[in-house]
Amino acid sequence: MRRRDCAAFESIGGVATYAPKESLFWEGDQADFHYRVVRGTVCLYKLLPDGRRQVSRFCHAGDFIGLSANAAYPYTADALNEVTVQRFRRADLEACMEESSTLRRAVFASIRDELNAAQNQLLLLGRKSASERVASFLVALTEQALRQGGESHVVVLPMTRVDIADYLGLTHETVCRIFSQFKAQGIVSFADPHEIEVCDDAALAVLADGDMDARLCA
Amino acid sequence: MRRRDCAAFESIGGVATYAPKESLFWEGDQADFHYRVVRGTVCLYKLLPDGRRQVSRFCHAGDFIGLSANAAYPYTADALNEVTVQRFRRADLEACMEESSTLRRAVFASIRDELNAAQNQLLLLGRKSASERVASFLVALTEQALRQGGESHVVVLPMTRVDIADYLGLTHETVCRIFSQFKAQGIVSFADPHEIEVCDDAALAVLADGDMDARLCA
DNA sequence: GGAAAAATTCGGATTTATACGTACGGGATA
DNA sequence: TATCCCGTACGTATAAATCCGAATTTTTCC
Repeated sequence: MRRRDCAAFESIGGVATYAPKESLFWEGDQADFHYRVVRGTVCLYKLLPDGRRQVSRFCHAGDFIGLSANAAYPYTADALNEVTVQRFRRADLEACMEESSTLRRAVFASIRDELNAAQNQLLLLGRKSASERVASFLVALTEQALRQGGESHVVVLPMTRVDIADYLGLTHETVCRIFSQFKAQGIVSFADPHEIEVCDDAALAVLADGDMDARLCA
Repeated sequence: MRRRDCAAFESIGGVATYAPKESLFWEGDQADFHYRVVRGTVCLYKLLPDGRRQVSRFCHAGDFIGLSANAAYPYTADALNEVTVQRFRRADLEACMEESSTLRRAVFASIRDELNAAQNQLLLLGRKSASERVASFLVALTEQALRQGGESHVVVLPMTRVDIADYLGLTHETVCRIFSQFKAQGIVSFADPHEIEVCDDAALAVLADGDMDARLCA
C-alpha cells in the first residue's frame, strides 16, 4: 500500500495497544471495528463447545483483522505479545473505500491473500501428515521472514507449542516431538524454543509436501 | 445481488457450458477469467505431488469462482454435472467494479462468505471427528437447500463419495461407513446414495459440533 | 532478586480412530 | 457383452491421540 493511503488510514482510525494474552474481541461480539496490526502478533481462533480449539491465523504487521466478519466476529482474537493496532469503525472504513480506489484494491488484495492462505491450510489440515504440517509451517514462516526483509535463517515464534498445535490440528506433544526430530536430523537448530534456525530449507521444502522438484533444485 | 447488476454482468461476460468431469481450468493456469455458476455444481481442489487431494469448495448457482486468484489459479475446477457459468475477463470485471459500487459490494460479500466458509472448514478439518465432519456437511447442505427455497428435507448430492471424502479430509470408506451408521440410527434415510433425506436435523446439529444448546432447543 | 507458575521436553505405554487393502455387487457405459 | 466406476462391507495396520509422570527451563510476578 502506498504512503498516502496509510495516511488516510490514520485519519479515520485510532491506535490501540494490548498486553500479552489480552483479547481484542471474542467470537460472537458485534463486529463494529476492523483492525490492522502495526506491531506484535495476534492469534485468531474458534472454539467448539467442549473446548477443542482451531487457530485459523497468526496476524503480523500489516495484516487486517475482521474483514470477513458479518454482524458478529466469527473468531476470537488474542494478543500473543505486546501488540499495537490501528482500529477503525467499519462504517468509516467502508466510506473511505468508496472514495479511494487504491484503498479498495489494498483491502481486496488483503482479503484475497487471506483466502489463499486459508485454502492452503485446508490442504494441510485435510491431507498432510504431522511432520509435513510442521515442515510447511516452518517454510511459511521463513518465507514470510524473507518478505519482511530478514536475512538470516532464524525465525521467531512468538506463540506457544500449544498455539502451534492448535494451528496445525495436532497435539502439543506431537509438535514437540517433531521439532526434536528435525533438530536431531540437523534440519533445524535452536537453543531457545522461540527462536529456530532453519539449517536446511531444501529438506524442509521436500518434507512440506513431498515435492521431488524441490530436491532436484537443491 | 439486485437485478440491474446481474444485467451488468451479462453485458461484460459470455455464457459457457461444461460436461460432467470437464475442467473449467487447472491449478497453475494463468487466471484470465472469473466465473459465476448459473446451473450445476463445480468442484474446486488442490493436489499434492503424490496425488493426495483436498477439495476446498463445492460451488453452486450464484457462487463466484476465481476471486482469490492472483496470477495463476490456486486450484483446479471440475464440473461435477452439466454446468452453466457466466465467464468474464478479469480486467472487465475489475473495470466494472470501479464503476458500480453495488457490484463491488456484491463481489466483496461473496469473497467474504467464501472466507467464512473456509474458516469453518479449518475447524472441521483440524478438530472434528469423522462423524462430526459428515454431520456438519449434511447440516450445511440442508441449510443451503433451505436458503434456496427448498421445502423438503431431502438434499441432493451431485458429488461422489470420494469427492465428499476429499472435502472432509477422510477416505471414501469412512464416509460410506458413517452414512450407513446414520441410516441405521434413523438420523437419515436414503435408497439412492445421491438423494439423502434428513429425518432428525436436531440430532444432526448436535453431532455436528457437540453443541448441547441444539439439544435443549429441540 | 527470588519464588511461583507456566511452558517445554522427554519417555513411554496404551488406545483408538481412521487409513489401508481387499472384495463384491450393481449400474452405467462403450 | 465386457469394462469401469461407484458404493458398500470387512479385517488389519498404523499414525497420532491420549494419558501419565517428571525433569528442566523459561516466564511471570511479587
